[in-house]
Amino acid sequence: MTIRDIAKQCNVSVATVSRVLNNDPKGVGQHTREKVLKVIEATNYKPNAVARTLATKRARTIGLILPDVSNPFNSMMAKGVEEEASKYGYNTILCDSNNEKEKENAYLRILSENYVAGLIYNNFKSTDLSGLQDFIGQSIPYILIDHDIETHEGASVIKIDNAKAMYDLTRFVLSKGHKKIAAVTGYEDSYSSSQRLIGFKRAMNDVGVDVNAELIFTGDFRLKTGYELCGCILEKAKVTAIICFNDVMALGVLQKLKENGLKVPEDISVTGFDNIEFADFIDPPLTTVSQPIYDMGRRAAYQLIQKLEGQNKDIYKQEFQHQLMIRKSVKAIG
Amino acid sequence: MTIRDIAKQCNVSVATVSRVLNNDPKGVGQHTREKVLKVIEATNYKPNAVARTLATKRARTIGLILPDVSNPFNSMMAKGVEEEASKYGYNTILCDSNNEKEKENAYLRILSENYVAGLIYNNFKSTDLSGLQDFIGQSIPYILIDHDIETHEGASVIKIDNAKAMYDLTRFVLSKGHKKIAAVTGYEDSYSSSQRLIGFKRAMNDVGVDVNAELIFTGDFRLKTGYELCGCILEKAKVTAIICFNDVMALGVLQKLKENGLKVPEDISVTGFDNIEFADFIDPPLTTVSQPIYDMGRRAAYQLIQKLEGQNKDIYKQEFQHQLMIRKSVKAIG
DNA sequence: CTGTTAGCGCGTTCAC
DNA sequence: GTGAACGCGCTAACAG
Repeated sequence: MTIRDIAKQCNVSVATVSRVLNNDPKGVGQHTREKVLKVIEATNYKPNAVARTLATKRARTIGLILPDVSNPFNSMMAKGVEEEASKYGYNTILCDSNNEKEKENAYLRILSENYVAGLIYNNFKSTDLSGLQDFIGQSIPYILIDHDIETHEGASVIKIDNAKAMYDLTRFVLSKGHKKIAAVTGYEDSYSSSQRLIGFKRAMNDVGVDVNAELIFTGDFRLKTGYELCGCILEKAKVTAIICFNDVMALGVLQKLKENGLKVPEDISVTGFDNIEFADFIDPPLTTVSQPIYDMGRRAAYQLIQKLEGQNKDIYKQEFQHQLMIRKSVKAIG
Repeated sequence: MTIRDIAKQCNVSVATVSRVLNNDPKGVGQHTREKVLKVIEATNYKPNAVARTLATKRARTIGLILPDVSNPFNSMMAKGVEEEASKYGYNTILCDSNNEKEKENAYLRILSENYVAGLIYNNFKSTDLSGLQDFIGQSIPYILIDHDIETHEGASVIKIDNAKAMYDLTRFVLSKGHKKIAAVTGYEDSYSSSQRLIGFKRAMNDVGVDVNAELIFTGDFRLKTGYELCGCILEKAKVTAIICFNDVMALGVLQKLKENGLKVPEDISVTGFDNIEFADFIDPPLTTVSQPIYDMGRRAAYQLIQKLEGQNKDIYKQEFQHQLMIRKSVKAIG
């Protein structure tokens, strides 16, 4: 069943069918339109997506690049993007870069070859967006998650105020009397991580606690690394609190602590970041910062589609609100 | 940069270029082939995926249908599929059916329209595969996750022995002296859930404990439902253990229990199923059954690609091994 | 308002 | 061994 079959059945040309298919307002008479529509309905005809893509050089597909779907933060975001996109008839092709620049670039290329309409991009390793140049060149709209608004002036960005969020969290920990605090960060060149680090330091400074560079451990947002870094921390210094730059690493830290017979928060306090769905269920319930990640995903998709469909091509920048989630992993001390 | 450009630069026809591109063994001279290859290399030319798909009616893409990516069981599986597929140059398009038959069918159609090469399919609602008929009709290979090997004779299936796994788990709980046990299942017409139910009942029977139909609560594998059903359980009967048919529902149960001031496992024992990454971190560490889900995802992708690329088109059935994970959510009683 | 026709980029007969 | 030409299904000028 092709456009030609429909045309034949209606005694019109393929062009006409194409016009009603694409809701071309001008150029189709009321009567003809209805006739064609009826046949389309009756035959349950659907235009071939691939042929259409080849002709228009634009697919009804948006690409979603993520560093790791198995991280709940990411999968929840994927869910948001997918749900919103499908509402508007867009498919989303999920690309798990596994946090590797090469794989990411490979995907970028594939997406571009497949004429994706737009891109939603997130990584947690780098602020370097050189891989996106092709996209920028082809003027394919894209939206960045958790990237620097200032640096990427021309880009649309969705994020929270990471620095402020970590500032709030750190102040909370500080307010509980902690002074010897270790930080387990993400990649050094990750935007969100570096922002969180800024917030962390600022909070320390504001209450007059020295930040000891030795107590800042560079991680990568992965569970296993939280586990390993916690080992380093325990060897290196006696801290009363460990601030992890995401929940998943906090889980790793918790595990190591447990193995070493340390109790949280009695012996040591721990915090996370993201407020993944499970943060409230772990032992102890994790004090963390909530990001409205599902909504951010939906919004990203929505805004991208707005750009695609016309009206508002403006650059879109939005900072969502974070929220401090105080649970039981931090204890007040001396 | 198209195939025509390459042809021009090589002073050959597009047909020849096409042949070397597709590794057509016959019909290209050694010398010509090398010449073409060199130019392809030099220009970094990549054939257009969309045009190729239109011409061959087959895309280098596999579809992955999942009921809910935000469920760690699913996202881990997605990760496995994606990683394996990308090794072989296949993209995977992720389709979150949100557990809705309509959305699933819509996706199936989209995939088919986009000429996906193959499909990996999972749901947790139904054993009804009617939506796949089109695929079967088009003889697009597909692999089922967690479906009935006997019923779907002609289909390739990857799963664990759900009945046996739940049997083992239930026997363990029984061995701890529990007799009044509630079950929180998945959808009634879910294959994996019904299998687990069989295993559950068999274990009860084998040790001579009556299974009380009133104590079997039909759920849907979602956290919230675990939470709600736990409320029903507490109202209805005094049980000493709750066996949940997946980890996520166990989390919901745990939350409700906590809210009601009940301690696990002191006041009541709870088990899960799947052994999601977080099962070991929650409070208390969850006794559950481990499925090698990441490997299952990889294997599914691998086998699908085998079918696609030729050699072995046989039906593939594999049962992976499960493993009982005894942690701390079950207490020995009286 | 409607139809004709030329691509989109590649694969694939069928001649040479 | 190699090339010319047509077709995949649709869109987009350009005519009429």
